Amino acid sequence: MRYPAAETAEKHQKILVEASRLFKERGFGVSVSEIMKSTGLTHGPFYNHFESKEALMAECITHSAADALVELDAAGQTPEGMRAYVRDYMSHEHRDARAEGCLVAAFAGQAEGSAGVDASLTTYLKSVIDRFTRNFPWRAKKTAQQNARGDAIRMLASMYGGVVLARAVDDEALSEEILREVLAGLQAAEGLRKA
Amino acid sequence: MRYPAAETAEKHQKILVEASRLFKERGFGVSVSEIMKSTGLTHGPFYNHFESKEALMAECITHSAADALVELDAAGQTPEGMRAYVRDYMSHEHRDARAEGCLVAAFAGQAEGSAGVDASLTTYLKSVIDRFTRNFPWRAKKTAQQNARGDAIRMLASMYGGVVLARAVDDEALSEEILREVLAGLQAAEGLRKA
DNA sequence: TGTACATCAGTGAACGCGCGTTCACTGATGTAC
DNA sequence: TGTACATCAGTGAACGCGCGTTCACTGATGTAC
Repeated sequence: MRYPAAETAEKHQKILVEASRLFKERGFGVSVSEIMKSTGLTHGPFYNHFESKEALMAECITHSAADALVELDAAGQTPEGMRAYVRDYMSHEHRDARAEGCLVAAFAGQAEGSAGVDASLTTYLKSVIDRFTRNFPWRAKKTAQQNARGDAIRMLASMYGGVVLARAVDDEALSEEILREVLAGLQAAEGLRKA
Repeated sequence: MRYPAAETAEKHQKILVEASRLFKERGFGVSVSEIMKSTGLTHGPFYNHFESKEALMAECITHSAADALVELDAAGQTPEGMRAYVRDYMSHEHRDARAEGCLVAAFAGQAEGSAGVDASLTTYLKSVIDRFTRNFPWRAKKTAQQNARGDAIRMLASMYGGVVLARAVDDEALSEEILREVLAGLQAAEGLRKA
């Protein structure tokens, strides 16, 4: 049957939100049926909203990226905001909350080869590098500005690497140690630049 | 028909080698049939050698880990060996050679939840952390020894994170930049400790 | 040393299953007059 | 304002496909005597 136009747009959004959660939590292997089930619909109308599963994957990344950048920009308003952002990123809460967590940590190394997914992820990563380059506290220092972008890339590589290792590891003590040591390194790096 | 005993053992090894290559290159989604085809056999006898696909996955990690540790131990003989190891790790050759590359970069963030895989990966990572803690050049310095293990974890997180980001990214210039900046950071860290 | 037989890795058809995707159909909504 | 009809998102059965896994069968090898 026909449905009010407003509801249709809402459904599209709902599929996107649920798919993003499930993909981040369990990878792109999650089936279209399961995604649709979690929106309360049957799997048929999926193709009224998206051209294919792969198209949904790419759109999920764009969608998650938009949300994530809003959050990062809010944090970027103050030095303390950025420090908190990094601290939260390296927390075990973030490690355990895959579904609501970082999309790079969730998707990088998963679906390479799918052009749309790669492109969306790259665009997002560029934005994040840009924000880190501009907003990080130590940037106030003249000497640090010279390679602020290199510093940003290094920070992001270790943050991302740290969380993925902490998630992959089967040993709670080691997992916590990885998060703790990587965070300590990030904080020490800031201290170095300040000094 | 029956086959010579020596051949049987060889086949087991061959499956392991081919599966490791394919899994590292394209992920655990590669089918049992394709693995067996690349050993020159049909898919049937797979179950003469392995209990299940999941068992093969875990054994592949153990197998790759053994090879990788031999290589790392050889590099660990001299400071220059370790420096070369890190340089090679951050090279675009390593970025592009997934099939022969680092198993952590290939498997972490892929198959969590499978107990055998997680455990094998954790064991390997612990060994690598151990080698880095013991063998890295700056360890000669007294002050550095205090947190050699923390330094090792930080290095590994950024090496691993850097390579996976460089692989995920859809933009050659950015990919090279990530490898270059992370490597520069690793080399600078060593310089700092030396000074 | 020669013969008879048990072994068991490899063969390839077959299994049930869940996947992504399609489609004829439904029926309340929105539109034309 | 009331009536007639076209629209189109949702339904749910069905599609072909490839997956992991099983199994009756084959036949050269290894073993017992």
